[in-house]
Amino acid sequence: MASLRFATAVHVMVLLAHEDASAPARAVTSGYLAQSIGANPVVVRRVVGALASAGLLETRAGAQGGAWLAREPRKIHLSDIYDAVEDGAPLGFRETADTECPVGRAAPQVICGIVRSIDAAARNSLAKTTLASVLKTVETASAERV
Amino acid sequence: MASLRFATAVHVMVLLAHEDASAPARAVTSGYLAQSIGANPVVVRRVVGALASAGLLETRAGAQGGAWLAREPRKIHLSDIYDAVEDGAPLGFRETADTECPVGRAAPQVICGIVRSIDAAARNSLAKTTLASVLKTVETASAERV
DNA sequence: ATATTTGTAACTGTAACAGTTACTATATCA
DNA sequence: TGATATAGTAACTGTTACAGTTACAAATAT
Repeated sequence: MASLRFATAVHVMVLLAHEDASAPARAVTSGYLAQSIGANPVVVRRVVGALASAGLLETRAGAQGGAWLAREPRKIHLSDIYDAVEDGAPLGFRETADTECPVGRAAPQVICGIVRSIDAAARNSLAKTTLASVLKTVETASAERV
Repeated sequence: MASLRFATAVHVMVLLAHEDASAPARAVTSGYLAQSIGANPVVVRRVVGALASAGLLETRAGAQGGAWLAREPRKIHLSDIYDAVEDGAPLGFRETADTECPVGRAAPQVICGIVRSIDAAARNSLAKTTLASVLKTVETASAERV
């Protein structure tokens, strides 16, 4: 299975939005997040750390500590979350090939461009959706299966 | 580094197109492909096998054997190559979460949809480019650095 | 027949990553 | 001030994916 970091990060952000965690007083703990996600609290804290580094949320240690959103859900796009946890393109490419071959000489550069364009297409697609929109979708779907 | 299979597959297809490998009599060996790519012949044969299964090329064992394109380069799109070697979405998602939580109850399904939409965006982007077009780009870039 | 080539199995080494344990630093609150 | 709760993080394990490698059988041309 591929990396679960993006999936974990989206779940974290949706849950914070659902809990209206918008200030330190409404902080949600990594234990609570991990319980909802079905993951380990340390794994969640690692993802939360990446989201905090990207400025999407803030955290505080100690009793009554936890994480809360740094911006309103409608001002957060899925591309922000993707950028926060996925640092490189998911597909690889070789830096060099046989320079004696007319194709090998230029292929790496061209293939690098193709791989980057895939990543750009993915990000453009994610930039169209806000966290607020995803929250609404989740809440609607959740209500339907009560 | 992420998987090199897509990069390898594109290189294989471009090289076959460059060599005008369009029939058994013009078959290119895995050794020749591997040399240009800078990869191991067995690794190349595994990728070639996936491309053959997808109907993008054909192979023949034995002396004077190798691989050749099954269709014209202008009738092959990068999305065909992507589909041939990447069987699932590059990002993962969890099947289940805490059903007692209003968010955990619906999040997996919604996140699965998001991940699939990323893959769809990537494929739509790749569907716009043909092998013939990539070959031209490679040949132009190669000539420029002679 | 001989040489060439694919296909494939088996194995190695490496890297990414989720999970886990344990500990420190930080913060609240009684 | 002391007890408690919590983030942050290091260190380690187990799993999986994958590129590389060796070896060999099957297929094919000459």
